[in-house]
Amino acid sequence: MISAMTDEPTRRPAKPAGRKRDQDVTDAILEAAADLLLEVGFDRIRTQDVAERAGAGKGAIYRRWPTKEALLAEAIRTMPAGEAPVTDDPVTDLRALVSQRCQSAEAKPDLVPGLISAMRADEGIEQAVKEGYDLSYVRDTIARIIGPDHPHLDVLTDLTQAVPLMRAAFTPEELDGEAMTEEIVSLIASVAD
Amino acid sequence: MISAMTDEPTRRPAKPAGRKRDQDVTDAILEAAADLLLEVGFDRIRTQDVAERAGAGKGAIYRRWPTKEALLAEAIRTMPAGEAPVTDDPVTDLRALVSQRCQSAEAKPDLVPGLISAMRADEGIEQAVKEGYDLSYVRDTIARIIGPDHPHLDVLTDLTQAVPLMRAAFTPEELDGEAMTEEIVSLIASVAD
DNA sequence: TCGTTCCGGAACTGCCGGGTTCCGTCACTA
DNA sequence: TAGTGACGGAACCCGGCAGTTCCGGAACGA
Repeated sequence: MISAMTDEPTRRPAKPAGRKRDQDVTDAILEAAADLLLEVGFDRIRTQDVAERAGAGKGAIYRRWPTKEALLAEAIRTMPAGEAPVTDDPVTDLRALVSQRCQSAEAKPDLVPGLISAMRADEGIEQAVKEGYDLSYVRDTIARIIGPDHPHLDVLTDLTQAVPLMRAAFTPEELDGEAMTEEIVSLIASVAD
Repeated sequence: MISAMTDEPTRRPAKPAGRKRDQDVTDAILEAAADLLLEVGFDRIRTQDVAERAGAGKGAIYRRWPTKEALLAEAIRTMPAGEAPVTDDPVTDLRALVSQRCQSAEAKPDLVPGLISAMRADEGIEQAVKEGYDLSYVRDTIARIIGPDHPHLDVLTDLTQAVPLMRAAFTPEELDGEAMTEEIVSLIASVAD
């Protein structure tokens, strides 16, 4: 008897008794967290605010994630990446990609700086952020313009993200997403010559 | 009598009695704050740690600055900017400037991300950081290479700071200050053609 | 129907860290 | 030499917030 009781818990394939987790609640919490991430930035999010915006209790949060950081890491992962447009003209594709980034930096300047700051403190956040920041498609698009072996491919790829981020942080008042997009695309196109 | 007593405090030109503020203590506190800013970043600094490293008490800090943020703002301002080298060859000057930035990003990756995050929360910090981030000399140097009216002058100026910052944040393990410097300088030089 | 687990909400615990106060001592002025 | 303020150091106060617990109620399985 005793051995049977102590063996059982090791494999627990099917014993869910009681009310089930409500997926709608899970989704609402993740969405609320993602919204607040965009609105107030990482370092000003409080679990109480996430719960209230989701119409949930803090208990519902901590029943699903062990810590605030774990919740936010998953929220970051669920945040949709931009569309990856494909046309015949790589410059058109690049303009769309850069424009996405510039508009985002203009509209939500608090997001990325907070994430960068947070990823230094929490490993899970770091991993989640890095997953979301895949520049390989940008790189491929630029490669189609300037050639895959061009010596400046790496710098040009990185600056499409770095310059909007930097300007949003230091000169947010004179930020013009449209003009910045043209500046960057024009530079890359000119390198191709 | 009463009016005389109440008038006096309005102008207090010379009535310092008692022990004087020790400038060495002031300097030690600012230096300790700047050191910790470089070592642990803005958001992990505690006033207690600043006091201990300076060999001072917290009282000495709050006798001089009203808040932690005020202290750190002044500490940021006292942090020395890089040298501005001037030779006959603008490319040499640019290489020195970019190298400074790249080495800094490599050695102290926690500084700038923390500052960017902090300047969104505190006005004094924002002002102090912006004062320290004057890119006009970089811009002038690049202008000597590509011409003062070149349409890509602004982007190129900004990327000298933005790319090192970005790479330090996202790919710190594969950061090579020397190589990054050459990448950036080479790109700018190639635009001049 | 009964026991279990969920739900939202509110109250509660515990810790961390900014800022203050107090102490015995030291430096300076009158 | 008396009074005042700075000094380092330690104790202290207190507000904020992560995480927990408890409540009455609702949704499940047996």
